[in-house]
Amino acid sequence: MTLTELRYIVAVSQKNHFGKAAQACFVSQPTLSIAIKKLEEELDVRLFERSSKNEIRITEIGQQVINQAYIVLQQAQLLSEIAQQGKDPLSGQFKLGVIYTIGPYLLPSLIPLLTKTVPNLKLIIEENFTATLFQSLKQGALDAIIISYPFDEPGIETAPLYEEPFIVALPNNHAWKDRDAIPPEDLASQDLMLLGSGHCFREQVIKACPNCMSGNSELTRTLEGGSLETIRHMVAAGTGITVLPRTSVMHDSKNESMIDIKPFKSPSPSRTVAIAWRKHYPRKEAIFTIRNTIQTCPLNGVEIIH
Amino acid sequence: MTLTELRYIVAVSQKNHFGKAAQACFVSQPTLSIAIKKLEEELDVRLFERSSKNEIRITEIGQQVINQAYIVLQQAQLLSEIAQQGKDPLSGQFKLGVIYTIGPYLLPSLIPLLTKTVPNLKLIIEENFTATLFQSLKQGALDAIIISYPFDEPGIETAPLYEEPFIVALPNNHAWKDRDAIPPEDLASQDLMLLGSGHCFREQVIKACPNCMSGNSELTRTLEGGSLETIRHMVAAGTGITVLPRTSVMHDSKNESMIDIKPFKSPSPSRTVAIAWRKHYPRKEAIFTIRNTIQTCPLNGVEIIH
DNA sequence: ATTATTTCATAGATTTTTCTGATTACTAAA
DNA sequence: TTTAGTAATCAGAAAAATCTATGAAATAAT
Repeated sequence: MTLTELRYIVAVSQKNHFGKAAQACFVSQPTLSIAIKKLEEELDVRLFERSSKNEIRITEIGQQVINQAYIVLQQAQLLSEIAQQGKDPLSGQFKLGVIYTIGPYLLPSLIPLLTKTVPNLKLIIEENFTATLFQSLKQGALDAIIISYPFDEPGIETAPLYEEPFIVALPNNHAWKDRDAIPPEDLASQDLMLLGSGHCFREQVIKACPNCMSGNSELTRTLEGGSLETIRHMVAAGTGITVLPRTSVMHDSKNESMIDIKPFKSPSPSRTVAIAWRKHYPRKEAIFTIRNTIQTCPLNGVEIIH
Repeated sequence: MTLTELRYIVAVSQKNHFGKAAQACFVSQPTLSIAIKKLEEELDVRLFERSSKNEIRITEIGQQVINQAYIVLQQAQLLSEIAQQGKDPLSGQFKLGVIYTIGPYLLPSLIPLLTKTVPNLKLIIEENFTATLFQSLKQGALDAIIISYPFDEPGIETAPLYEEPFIVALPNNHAWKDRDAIPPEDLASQDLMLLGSGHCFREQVIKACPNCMSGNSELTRTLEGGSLETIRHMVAAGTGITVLPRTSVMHDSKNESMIDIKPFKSPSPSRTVAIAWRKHYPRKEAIFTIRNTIQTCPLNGVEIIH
């Protein structure tokens, strides 16, 4: 059975004439005759009662088969339409993963922008650790993830988004309150609070600030289940200082008066925020659109990487 | 788009593996790969995300297309099943036409027999004149008709059923009540009542009985809209005599005491009752089954023609 | 009766499609 | 780096679909 054959019998049922049906199907009459004969043989059923001169007659069973052929062709047509409709890579669901130390600061400005520029893209967001996001990405549960370099995995491609400097957050009564810029190595003398070990930001800070974890017991300074917001509140409470990514701090934050923000001494330690996707992911256009949109987000003090 | 291609993408979605899917479809891997590629090009949509080594991933739009492919294939399967189910020529509707002078006497015994021997055949009966039945048969509104010879039309085939003698019906106080057999030519002297001109039986009687219409005005003896039953009642009332086909009279009719039945003198005039169908009608088996069944009906005084 | 016409079936040639086996390109793992 | 596994590609063979031309059957016209 072939869709073509079904088209032929439907045409004959409409035209009541083999020749005209063949014309309507843009084939020669023998082609159509043979195709129908083949279908009749396959089904072992006579669909048409041929009588030369006079018009074709459809058998009772033939009518039933033709009715069903209509349904099959209709559903096939629907398949084409579904494909056509979903062809736009900027439509349908898009599952985006973002690491914990980026999501809360990027997404509030990104999501409204995306819903404006690509309204057909139904964004689904997941926040998690880099490792978890990567697994989901690899398995296809996510379409793209926003993470921080270094990130080099087989089968995964990445593109940088922006370079984000780190800053130091101090209680506003801290001894450094009048300093302009902090050299990273000075942190070694301080009570530095950091996120738990699942967060890549923790490792990046440790790498950037020599011996910063050398003073007190590491456990007391690590907030295993916490978030940057928790740490920020603890800084405000005077428990210690911390290092934050630049985008986590509003530029003109007057309401954060309990905390002083100090830049690192140049060259400031920083992280490269990037977007990653599977090498063979078919909707690359969606990725690039999201990347461009992110790069137009109003983010504080970051350097866009084109 | 091809049903085969749809089968291929469904197989790949089930096996998550081109090679295994190809095996399941009993084709080589390149065959399947190329077919899917062709479909993807036709739909202009990427259905699968290929990454060698690791498993195949179905794109979002691909999943929608595959779901629809399931539906198309299911409906195609249903088409096969419909054809399979309706394959039996002894099932489905069968529209049988019968002329007025046969139907009332044949059908009461035929229909129960047919429902017993071919229970799947849904019989639909129409009684009418020969000319009307023939038109319906030619147009396909009827599958077969039961008529009386002569009947020779292009594109129509016939088979005789039985030879039915004519008989004379007299009021039981008629002068001929003690005669054994009536020569046809004797009817010329009588008040003979006949059916209207649409009935072939009328012409057959006129042809068989020379000058039978010569006596009174023809109009007075012709019952234009009537039936054999009407005439029979008029015979009983003494209005005149008539000629009837043998099967219209019960063999042992004691309740017809108002009427005497006399055979014609041998060779009795008679009519050949036959069944007719379109030459190219595809369910000939049904025709022959009906013919055989008719020939086993308990009909009075007819001679079966094999 | 004969001829012409209409209509579907058939035959042979041709083109197109499909299929296969071998090979290649690519990836990931050992 | 090598090895193994996977899908894509290629070339040639097989199968199919299609076309043109012709044939057969049944009317309709002459």
